[in-house]
Amino acid sequence: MDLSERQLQILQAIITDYVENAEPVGSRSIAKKYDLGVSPATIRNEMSDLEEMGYLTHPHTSAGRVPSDKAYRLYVNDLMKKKNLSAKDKRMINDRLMASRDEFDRTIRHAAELLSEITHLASFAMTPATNEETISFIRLLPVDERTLILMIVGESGNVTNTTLRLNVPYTQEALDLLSKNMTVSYKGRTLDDVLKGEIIHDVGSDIEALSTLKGSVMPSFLRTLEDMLNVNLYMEGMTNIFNLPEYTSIDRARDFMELFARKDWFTQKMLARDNGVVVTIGEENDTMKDCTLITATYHVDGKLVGKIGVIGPTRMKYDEITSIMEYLTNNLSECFRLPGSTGDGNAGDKKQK
Amino acid sequence: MDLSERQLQILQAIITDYVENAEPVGSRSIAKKYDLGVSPATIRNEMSDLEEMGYLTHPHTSAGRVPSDKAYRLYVNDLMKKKNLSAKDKRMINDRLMASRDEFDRTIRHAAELLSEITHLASFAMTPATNEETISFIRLLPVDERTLILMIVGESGNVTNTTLRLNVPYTQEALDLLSKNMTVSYKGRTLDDVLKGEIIHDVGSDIEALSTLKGSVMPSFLRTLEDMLNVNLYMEGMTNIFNLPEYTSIDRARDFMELFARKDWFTQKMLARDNGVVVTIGEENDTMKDCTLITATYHVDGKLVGKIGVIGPTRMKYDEITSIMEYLTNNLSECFRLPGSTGDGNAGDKKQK
DNA sequence: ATTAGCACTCTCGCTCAATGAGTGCTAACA
DNA sequence: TGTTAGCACTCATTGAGCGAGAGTGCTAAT
Repeated sequence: MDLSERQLQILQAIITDYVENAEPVGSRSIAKKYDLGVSPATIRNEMSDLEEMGYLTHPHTSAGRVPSDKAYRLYVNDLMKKKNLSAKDKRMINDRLMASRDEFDRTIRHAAELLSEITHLASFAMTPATNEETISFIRLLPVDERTLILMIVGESGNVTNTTLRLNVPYTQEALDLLSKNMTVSYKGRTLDDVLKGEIIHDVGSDIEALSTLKGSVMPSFLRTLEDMLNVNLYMEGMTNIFNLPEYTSIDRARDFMELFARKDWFTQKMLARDNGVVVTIGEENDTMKDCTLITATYHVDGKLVGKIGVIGPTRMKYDEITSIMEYLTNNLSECFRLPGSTGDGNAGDKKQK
Repeated sequence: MDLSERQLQILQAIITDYVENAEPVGSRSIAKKYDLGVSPATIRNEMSDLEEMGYLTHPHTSAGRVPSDKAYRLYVNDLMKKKNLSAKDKRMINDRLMASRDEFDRTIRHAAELLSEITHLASFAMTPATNEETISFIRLLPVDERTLILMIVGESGNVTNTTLRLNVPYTQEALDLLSKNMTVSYKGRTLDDVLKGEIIHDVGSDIEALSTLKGSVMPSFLRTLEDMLNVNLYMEGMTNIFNLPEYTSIDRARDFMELFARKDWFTQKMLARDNGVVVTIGEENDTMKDCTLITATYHVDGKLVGKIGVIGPTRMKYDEITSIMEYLTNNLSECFRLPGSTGDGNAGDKKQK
């Protein structure tokens, strides 16, 4: 059963008002602020119907109405219009992303910062999942007679390295040979494939020295691959939520913060979400049933997919925030497009001791 | 003017009790719980004197006494005794650190985790500052005709790399030559020296190809060096403080969390602290005047110095916590001692896209 | 010097009533 | 038949008032 035009208007007014003021909204204030040409009494009747249909709730008998998750869902699907970003916000996004465009991880972190600054909510940004990343080459470099660096380079410029210390000295010859053999074996394979062991790990061991070296290197190789699969997660603006009326209770604030303390768990959750702009409201989330989560995806090199997101109470400016995220992810994807004449694909930092 | 033996006993009893229960402690409960052989009235008199001397405060007329920062300082300096860790805690520390000993950054993160789990406070751990790290060699590796990897290796096994994309193709010959030249120029120099420009950047440009390549690589080289200087900061157990009575007010909790949102600022603050176990109590801190901060240092390879720390309200178990930190840093230093026959010095992860 | 006794202070939790915002219903109206 | 005015009713919130309890500070006795 569909809602009448007037009911939609009233619902929209209630949502707008509630999102703005965070207080249950009464019939009288709707009638006054938004002139719908009807009296408070009429609005009351409609509100009563809307409540019966599940779009509104009542904190207690004599309070105004509050939109339900269902109302927000309707709003997001049908009612809201795309917003244009302010020139200031656009400029801020452009400037900040450009400033660090040649350092991948930093750009991602800036994206998270921008998101929380503009929305005044908690935000995050993740580097792309690299399951589908393919290996370009593998190189072993000498440091001293027992120490060497294992370096794995992906097709999209992704680089990981580990320092290994061996029990016995190695020869330069063995090192070069193993580098070559491993590259031949694994070039073009995805990280996932290699880790799932679908490829025979026997990279050949013609000579004695090579065989022992291989034995030392392979475990680290696999562990380093795993490490390459990890996405980096940057979170920003967690403390923004303290300014919101829904988090004045210590318990709610604690619950909220604890969500983000479990970074690994959180990362997995976010990776599992669909691509594009995705909004999940309140009960639609399996955890954080009183939050809304909005995620969006950006592309690197047209292939790898990373995510950014915003988390806040269900009461949020859906129209503005989704517009911002769309703009931001478009810009990010632009930054990370490979073939462009302007430099890109350059890279974060990875250090190790 | 020194405190009498009895005053010290009473002060200690008050601190112990307050640290345990977080409530102002009265003369009667001291007399009952700790038998000092004197009546509440006597204790009251002594407490009054202690208050006059600044060791105790009074939240209001008819409440018990609360130890002041000065009291905690006296306790830390003179009164407290080293605690032995429980066998369980020791085992936990050993196991957890050993499990990841060959992955540096993960070990550091585990240290922070352990610290917050055992103390039930907020904790952090930082990778060592690398100002004094010296360069071992520099290597440029080809990816495709315009893409290359710049790799900087430090003497202590520290590795950083960046992917560069050039506007013009390069030759393998130029690449090798530049690698060699740069290594010759910078080998043995500390990162700080190179960045401060005390070394002439002219690495020679005999041939045309080399000269243009150099022009593209040098800016990234310097930026990558800067990046190598950054320490990684891992924070754990931030939400633990929500369980403490001093943070039931949203405002205090917010202030606390905001401290840690400013990671760069926080890192600088921590780097500036002295080595060894350092305790700063309440007003002794320039920010966080109602917190106590305890930091301790571990060593890598006997040279580089990293920090771990605990942050909580001034009411904390100083004796236990300092003992735990001592034990933990000793263990960490042990893990990272270079020459040991057991593998170490192995390495974190650094990825980049 | 120590202690018992006692008046005094201040917080905390409770109840109670007033306030006010907002509803739901009924009856009048167009 | 849909809309509106009017009014009784509900319920959260606020602040005042009161009693209980914990703890001190002072005085006088030991």
